[in-house]
Amino acid sequence: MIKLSKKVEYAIMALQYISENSSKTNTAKEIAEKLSLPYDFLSKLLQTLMKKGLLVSQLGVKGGYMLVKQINEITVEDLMNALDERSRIVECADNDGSCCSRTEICDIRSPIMNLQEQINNIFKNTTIANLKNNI
Amino acid sequence: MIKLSKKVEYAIMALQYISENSSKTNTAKEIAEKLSLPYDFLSKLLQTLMKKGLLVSQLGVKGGYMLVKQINEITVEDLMNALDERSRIVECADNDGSCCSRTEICDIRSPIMNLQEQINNIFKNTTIANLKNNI
DNA sequence: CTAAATTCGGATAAAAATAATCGTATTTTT
DNA sequence: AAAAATACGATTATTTTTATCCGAATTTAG
Repeated sequence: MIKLSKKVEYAIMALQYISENSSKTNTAKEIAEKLSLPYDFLSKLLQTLMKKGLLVSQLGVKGGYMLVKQINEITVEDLMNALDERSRIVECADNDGSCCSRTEICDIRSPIMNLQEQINNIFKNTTIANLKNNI
Repeated sequence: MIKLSKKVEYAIMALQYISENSSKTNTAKEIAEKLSLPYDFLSKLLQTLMKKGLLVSQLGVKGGYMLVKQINEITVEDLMNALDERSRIVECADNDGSCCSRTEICDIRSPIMNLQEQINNIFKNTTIANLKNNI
């Protein structure tokens, strides 16, 4: 329930991989194989990141993906926004609060929103580069 | 994906309600009606909280639930532990890391665990009493 | 003693979200 | 022209979350 989706998890790994091999284009196939990730799923996900402007792609043979920004300029929040559309701890967190039948009696909305912000801050302040082991 | 479950959400409301009516036992029925929550679901949830020691129950007519601790002594983390069993942002967060086939090549476990702890801290430092509107 | 109001417990079902797969089209290089 | 890629849409499968149902046990009140 407080959990990173596989999309985000795979995307973190993929971006790190691409970053380590930034001198060339990286194919979905190669990334999937090297990281043992499901190809089709990863492939979709990379396309999404491309559409959202985090990656550029090259079509055809010799095609693949490359980074647009450095991974220390991409935050986990960026990824979640690009991939997940919603990272709201309660449904009413992304609207005016009139989403549920309990609006009138809801006693917790505003403090929950505060909690939301604290969590957002964590993801906003963590870059993909931060998420590497320093072995 | 980064979302409080309905269990936790309802539990927060229910505990606050019980706290406001702490002079008497509160039935699941009453709480469900007053807060517009689904009875059966809430009922189960209260039983769980009882088993986990956050509430005491009284059987039979005139039965119901009462708080064991004040709501400023119960954290969101307590609730999540009691209700959800898992609040790990990745699967391997609650074991030795040997859960997936990528263990050998996993380059992100330790920093992800750090992220985990930051999130845990938020829930650890937020009590049910904190989550009330100051209207 | 009986009826009613309640918690308790197990089982199951329904719905939603997440993850994965498939098929085909398009682009580019050789 | 063939091969190696990405692009895109549709669909399926799996898992998790949410909700419901039923019958049993307990306690109070009449």
